[in-house]
Amino acid sequence: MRRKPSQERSRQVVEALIEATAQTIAQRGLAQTTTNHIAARAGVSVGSVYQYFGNKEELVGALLDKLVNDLGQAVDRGLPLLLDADLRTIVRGLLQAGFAFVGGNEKLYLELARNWDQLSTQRFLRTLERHLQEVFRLYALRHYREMHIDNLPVAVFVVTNSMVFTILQYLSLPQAPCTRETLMDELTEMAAGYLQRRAAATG
Amino acid sequence: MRRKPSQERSRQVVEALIEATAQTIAQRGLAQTTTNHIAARAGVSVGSVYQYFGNKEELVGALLDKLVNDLGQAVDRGLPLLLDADLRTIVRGLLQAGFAFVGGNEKLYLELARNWDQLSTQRFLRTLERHLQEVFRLYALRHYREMHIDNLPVAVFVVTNSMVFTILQYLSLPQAPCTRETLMDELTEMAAGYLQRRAAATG
DNA sequence: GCTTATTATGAATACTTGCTCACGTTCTAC
DNA sequence: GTAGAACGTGAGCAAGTATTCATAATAAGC
Repeated sequence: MRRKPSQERSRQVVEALIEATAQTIAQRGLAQTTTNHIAARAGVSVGSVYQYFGNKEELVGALLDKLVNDLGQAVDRGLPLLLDADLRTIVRGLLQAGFAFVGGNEKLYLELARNWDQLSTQRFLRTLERHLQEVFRLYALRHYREMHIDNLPVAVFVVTNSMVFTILQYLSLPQAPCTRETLMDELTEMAAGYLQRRAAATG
Repeated sequence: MRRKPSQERSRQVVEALIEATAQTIAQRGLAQTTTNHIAARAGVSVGSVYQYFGNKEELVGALLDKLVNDLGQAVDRGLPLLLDADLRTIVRGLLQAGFAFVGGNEKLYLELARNWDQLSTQRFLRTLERHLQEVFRLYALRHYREMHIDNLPVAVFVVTNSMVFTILQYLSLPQAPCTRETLMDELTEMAAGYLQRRAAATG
């Protein structure tokens, strides 16, 4: 951030810019999102963008920061409710929560996912992986005193990426090959079965 | 293709352009690949690009066509060798084949994957899914007379996307969280376990 | 009210890139 | 050999876009 806003009005401009970035990306796609579009939608002039952000990338980065933060909060809120259940229920619950999280801004997330190679998007996945590792570590501790999933980071890496990208593919398909429920059933079957066996094999 | 090449030299130009497209994308990334770069690398002038391709997209499309074709051939060649084995071996073999296929042009495939939303890239996945559906249909027929995997298209959709994108993520990670062998072990465990169970449940 | 710091403006700049077209070259058919 | 078709060239055009900067408006401090 190039200049730190000190007055209230400028703080509102910064907020409006980030919000406008989200809306513009959702509506026009990242590639078609120009600084002029963002400024127009935020109701300010282009110059103001460069008062607070060194360049377009920093602006998108700020949006990403906000979303990563939202994600962390969402996981932390839903987490305690799940830990008493069995693995299948947990996985199902996480998938449900995932759909719910994306639900409000489907277009935005889809569009960001289309650019998953840009470094900032990766923070999203890493954050998710960290949180899920914690979930399964707690699960293992709570359910079987001595159980642990061997090489948990790798297991979580595999499951997380499989779930996330399969869902994204599903969402971007022009016509769905199955209902959302069916997809979640199948993903639950695959992920829970895998984790269960991975735990049983070593615990 | 705007003009159909009738002489040998023009056919060579078309081939050189497609090859140059692949190399340029691998080296500079799709976004940074310009028609001028491609023409320069192919040793012709920009104008020649537009003799044979209506626009940049058509040129990339032609490259995709070639790669989809390669993929189909690779699967068909490796297929007969696998069908006698058990599910785990088949899945492991397919993963191995997948890595081998990508192996030569890792950068190119990674870069194309980074743009998986563009329609042409999707043909890749659909083709792969079609072939894999065939594999598992044959497997079911051969091993258990009456076995079938319920809702095979969805199962294959889930497995294919999970494998492909997890591998791509793995390949684009700055530092790998595990060896390639470990990753394949885990993916095999997840996919084969899932398919086995799905078959057992209905067969 | 006056001064200074902060914030807002948007036309102009600088740069990139897909694509064209008028012209030159090579091939083919007769 | 020569006419006409196919092919190749590359400077330049058109369109778009990130970024700057001189200027103006607004707020804060006194």
